[in-house]
Amino acid sequence: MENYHMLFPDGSSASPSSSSSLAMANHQSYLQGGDLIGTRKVGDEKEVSESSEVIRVGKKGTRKHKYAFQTRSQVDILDDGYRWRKYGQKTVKNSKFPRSYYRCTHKECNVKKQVQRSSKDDEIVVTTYEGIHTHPVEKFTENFEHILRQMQSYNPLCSQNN
DNA sequence: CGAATTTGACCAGCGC
DNA sequence: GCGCTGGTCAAATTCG
Repeated sequence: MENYHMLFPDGSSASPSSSSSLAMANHQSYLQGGDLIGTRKVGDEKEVSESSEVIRVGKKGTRKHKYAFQTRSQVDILDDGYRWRKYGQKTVKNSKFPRSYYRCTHKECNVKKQVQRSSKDDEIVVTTYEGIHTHPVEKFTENFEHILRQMQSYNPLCSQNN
């Protein structure tokens, strides 16, 4: 019955040709308490647009914290330091591009992630995180580090309210 | 050889 | 109640 809306707009530049390894140069994350974020430009001519997207989980007691990252990148997969295993891919009707479903490969970590490209701007990649990682990061991504800690700061949010 | 990806099938929720 | 859309699973395949 709760609507969790969290956007993490950040600009990022990644290598156009990277399958396994992703490259992240600049990342600007702006987390507002489920309200609004502003446009931010990174020092690499990368800019992100403000996006107010309400993620509503209209379920009975089913509240899930989702964290949407809107990233301007050429690659779909953003290396956040965690290992992800793709478990599905669907073509959403609203998007010309398919949406990929990833899951954390950790033993006890059941964090899910969705990666979807914008139909308007094919360079915009929307990465939606679901859940909080319960294990340390394998790889330290300084650009994503502060983003993740902000996500964890919102962790107790899912414990309150019913 | 093991782990991760791919792709279709299956299922659940919502709308009509 | 049926159909559509979206999400997950699972088996086969490929990569490392």
